[in-house]
Amino acid sequence: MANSEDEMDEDETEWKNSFVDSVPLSPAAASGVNKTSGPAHKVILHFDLDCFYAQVEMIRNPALREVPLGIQQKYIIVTCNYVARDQGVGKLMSVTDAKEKCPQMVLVKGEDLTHYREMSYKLTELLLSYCPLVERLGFDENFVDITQMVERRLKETQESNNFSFKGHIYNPYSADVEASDHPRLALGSHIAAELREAMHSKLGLTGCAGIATNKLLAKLVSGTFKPNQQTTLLPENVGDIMDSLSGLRKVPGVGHQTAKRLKALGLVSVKDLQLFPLNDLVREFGGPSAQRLKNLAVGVDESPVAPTGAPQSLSDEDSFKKISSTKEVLEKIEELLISLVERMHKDGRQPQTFRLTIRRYSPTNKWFSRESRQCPIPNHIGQKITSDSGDDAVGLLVPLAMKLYHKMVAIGDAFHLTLINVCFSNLQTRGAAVSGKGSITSFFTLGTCPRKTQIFSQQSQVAQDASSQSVDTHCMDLQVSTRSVITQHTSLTAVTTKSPRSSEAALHCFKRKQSPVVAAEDPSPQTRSDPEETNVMVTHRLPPNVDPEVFRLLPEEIQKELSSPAYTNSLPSTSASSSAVVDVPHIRQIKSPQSFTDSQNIKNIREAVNRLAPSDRPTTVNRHRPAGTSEFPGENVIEEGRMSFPRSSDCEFPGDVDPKVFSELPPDVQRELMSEWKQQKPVLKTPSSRKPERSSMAKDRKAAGKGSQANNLFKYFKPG
DNA sequence: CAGGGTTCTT
DNA sequence: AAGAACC
Repeated sequence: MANSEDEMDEDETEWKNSFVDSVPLSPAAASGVNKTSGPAHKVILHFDLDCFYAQVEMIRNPALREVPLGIQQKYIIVTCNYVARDQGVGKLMSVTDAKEKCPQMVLVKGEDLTHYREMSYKLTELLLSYCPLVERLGFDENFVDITQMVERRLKETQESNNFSFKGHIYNPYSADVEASDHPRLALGSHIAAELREAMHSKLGLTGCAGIATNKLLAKLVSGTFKPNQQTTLLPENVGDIMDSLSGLRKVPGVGHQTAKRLKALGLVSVKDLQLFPLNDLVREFGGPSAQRLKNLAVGVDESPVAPTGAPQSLSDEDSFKKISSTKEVLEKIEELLISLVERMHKDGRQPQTFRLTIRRYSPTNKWFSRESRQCPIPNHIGQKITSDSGDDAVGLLVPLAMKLYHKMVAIGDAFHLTLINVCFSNLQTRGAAVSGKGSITSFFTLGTCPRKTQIFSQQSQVAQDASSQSVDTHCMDLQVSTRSVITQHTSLTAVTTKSPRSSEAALHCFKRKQSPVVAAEDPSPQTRSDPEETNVMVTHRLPPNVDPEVFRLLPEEIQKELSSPAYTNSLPSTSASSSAVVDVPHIRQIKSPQSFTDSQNIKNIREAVNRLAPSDRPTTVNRHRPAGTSEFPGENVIEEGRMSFPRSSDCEFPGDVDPKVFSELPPDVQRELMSEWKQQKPVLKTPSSRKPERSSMAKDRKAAGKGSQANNLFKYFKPG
């Protein structure tokens, strides 16, 4: 506290601001504040959903409510419902550990975030329909600045002075808590209760809320009473809650690295930091950071609730045990790009930057640490993403990604990747004057955005739409009915939620409008159009197992082609050529441009690829072909490749490779692939031959959760 | 740190 | 482009 005074002298402006919030440790400041004009203190809400992913799955399938449920990503349980927690299962527990604790636990794959992302934005929209200042923190937390709402109610309620608190109050030992001493926080607690009630009635979600005078405090206090409750923190108890933290790491804003550096200074507890001389701290962290840290330690946080708006980047990633061949990299990148482009397309904005990130395995030292390379996205490609079905874009982005990849992993090098991430950023809204961040306003303006970028646009609409409809009406049928799962009583049953495509499900509130097929088919506009149901309806009019979502995006001729028996019968199948049934993953790649674009398009693509070529090296496919690789004059081979599938015996070039895709790759990549293929000469062609190679991934890949994207390699390896 | 995001700062 | 933070 002695410090506080000193600091105030040192930096007037900073501290003026700090005290506006009524600082606990500085009585003088606290008392002085209320005299200023305007609201003496803000009222901030922090919402934190209970076991979010698990909740979403339980909404999708209410039967899961009664069983111990875990959400599985790769080898860990990222979250679980409270039934499971009662049995000792915790967040971020390994599947093995969870199995020991609770053998009967039901697992749902949670690697595909589509449904969580959707629900997350629905909640944010709901909050936005009450108050414009909403800031997201991850998928399951929101800050809301309700100061203005409170002030308004304060005026309305002025006469009837019957203030009270809803929910808990943080300090149970505090003497007499008079609500009238804290009218704003009291009103805030009522608003919090109303919003939580709205969440529940309109979206079926439960969660906790914290009510306090700044974000730091609201967040800290929200978790005091855990499932589905709310807690208000009064100014006189700020010191208590800060002291209650078990270590500096618990202070939001102090991460691992910062905690380490603080520890190096001998600071471990919050109190240590409070008492540590600011000047010494400045030496280590620099002025602004030092001040911020000191403030946090005493519960001061003047950071505003910054409206989040539409996301600034979209990314898609996958982690795995190991990827060490260029071909696998290629396949994985494409797989990721397909879904990312789809999401980007739905967003409607045009990305200006593409980034590829990898994580390499290294036993020593940094197991964490990613490397990335980024580049601008040529305009014509960006336009494809937004205007076309997006598939053309994937074809153009794959070579782009490979080039970035080889800026990190040189051609001949051995490597061992454990993660790949693709990311679009620098998202540009068409036609709208978008100022920097926080200019969410453009998303409220209907019509400024071409597509459904307006994540937050029809806020009140959404809220009303969803109201009255018990949300669980749209729980979907899992392919494995939970009932059977339960009856079987098998230990630890993995339920993979069959998300029949519709990765577009994001923002499906807007879906109907732009989905002619669905719109025409939906008999009751009142009824929620659940993505799954929608697909079911559409599906029976399509070739077996064709993803309707994808299908309807295709040009008409292609749709016809797909529907024709000629095509259906010639489709490849993974296991055996005998199988007449077409798997979704196979169909999926049909939508890729490689299979269907006309030769004119090919020309464009080639030009595009050439244009992409950085000045440093020629990427022209037909020239500068590396020595030792077979020379197939572009057009011809490509034509040949599309019309008939060249057999491996025809040339050195593997017959099961899509020449078109191949031709779009940078020459060095081509060469490497060629050399890889040469080594496994007799292998080639039959899909089964590649099985072993991907086998390590075959089961734990996203496919289960996503219901798609396995076997993209069919694009490159066609049936013999 | 796991896993799949996301934002902000350096 | 990397690091750090958050969930």
